[in-house]
Amino acid sequence: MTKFSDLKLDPKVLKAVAEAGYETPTPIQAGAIPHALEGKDVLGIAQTGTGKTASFTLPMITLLGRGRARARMPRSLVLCPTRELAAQVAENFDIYAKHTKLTKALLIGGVSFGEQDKLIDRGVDVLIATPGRLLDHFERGKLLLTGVQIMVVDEADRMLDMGFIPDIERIFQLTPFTRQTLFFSATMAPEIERITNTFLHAPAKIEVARQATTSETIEQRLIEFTPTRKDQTAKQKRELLRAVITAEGEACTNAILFCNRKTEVDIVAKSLKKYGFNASPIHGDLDQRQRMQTLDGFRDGSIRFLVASDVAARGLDIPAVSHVFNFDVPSHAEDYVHRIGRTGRAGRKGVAVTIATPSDQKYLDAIEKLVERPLPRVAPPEGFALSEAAQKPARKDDDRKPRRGAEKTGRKDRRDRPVKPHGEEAAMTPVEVTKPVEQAAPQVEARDEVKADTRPEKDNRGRGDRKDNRRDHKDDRRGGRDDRVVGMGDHMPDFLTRSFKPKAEKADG
DNA sequence: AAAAAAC
Repeated sequence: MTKFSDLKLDPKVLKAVAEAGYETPTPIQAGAIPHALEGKDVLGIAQTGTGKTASFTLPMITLLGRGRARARMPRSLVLCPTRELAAQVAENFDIYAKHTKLTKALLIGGVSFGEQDKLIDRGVDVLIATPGRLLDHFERGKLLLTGVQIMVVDEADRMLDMGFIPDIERIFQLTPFTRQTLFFSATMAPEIERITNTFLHAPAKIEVARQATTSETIEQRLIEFTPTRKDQTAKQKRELLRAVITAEGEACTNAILFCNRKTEVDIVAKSLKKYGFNASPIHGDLDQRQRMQTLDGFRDGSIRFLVASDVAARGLDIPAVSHVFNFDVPSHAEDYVHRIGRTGRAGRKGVAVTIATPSDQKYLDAIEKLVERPLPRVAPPEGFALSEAAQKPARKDDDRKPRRGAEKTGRKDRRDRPVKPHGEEAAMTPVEVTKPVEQAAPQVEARDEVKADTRPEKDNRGRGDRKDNRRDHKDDRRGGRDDRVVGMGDHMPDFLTRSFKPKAEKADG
């Protein structure tokens, strides 16, 4: 069997690979690396979890090993669909390039331009970016792509889903015709096929077997649940969810809980926290600093439950998740496969529990068709019964009427927001714990008045809301162009300050 | 009925 040492990688890369504890390349790595090292274009058809990232980072580092970057002209470019994926690729470079002098910059949205500009100006070997922010830099004239020798497109099918293909085409056209292209996609949709025909030259095609969709290591379960009141579906599902998690007990070391909507992610996370579960939300409306913090916390175990939108369904490298819970049935069957694929990795056993209501039937059918087997039905945990409170609307009388003054202030009606915890000790008895919500309801208004002014930012993420709360802070938008960075500290995630530290100084010497 | 990504 091929070993990494059999591949003609730079000894410095091999050293880093060995130090990271790897000996044997995965099929996509063994297939792609030799072609990439020969300078050929590569078309890799592979899912996440197949070792795709290293299959392009290792040869890139090797190929770039000689030569030096010039100001504003990166020598290579990696495009990723989401910020987290880009950050993850960047971390990979840190690991495998640690014995080299290569420099890199991570260009993603949600963080300030300043630091990114500085790195680009200095000259970087590797640019890792999401398409939007990359083009933004380009349009501001800060970046030239004419020096790109190697371009990587990661998760192209997802780029397609997200409408990035025009951006990708444009970026292709900004790079030299002579560049080497490494292109990865999980599927070959017609549009992807067209792109590869247009921009790849005689690529070596490496296809690795689709991960068994229902991997042997994932135990799938379906809990069919009929809410007693349609308007209380979400609330009742949350109660069921708590019962399911509790029933798993110690076996559930950590878990990702998927919801279909960002608002639902927030609600479920808050609700779980309220009941004493160590949970944090992650979705695209949270600011980048928070997204990274949450992900780091989840990786290092300080967060046990990650409540997520599909931003976390694919690609993110989150090792050793014991459970995946689908609070909502995903409306795209493929997402189901991606979601449950977050568990049962690397030979470990995993459990994926999906909660379905009758209205999910259509999606369920599609999922079972895709995975080519029925999902095993299981009963709700023994002894589970909906508390009375969960069957009643949150408030009785004026429940559907807008709150007084809500329209005038333009604020969203927040009555349905979960209320802060009132004593964790209630957490074990559903009937009891739901009471505080009702009791607390009258206080909500008062609390909201305070919150509206003191909450730092963000929370009010109604998109249609024309008022920009952050106007309050007009003074910390830097007044002039002086080079002091003011008020940016909050927006600088840790990972951006990590780079090839010892070498960065010498690079422009 | 959605999520993601640029300000």
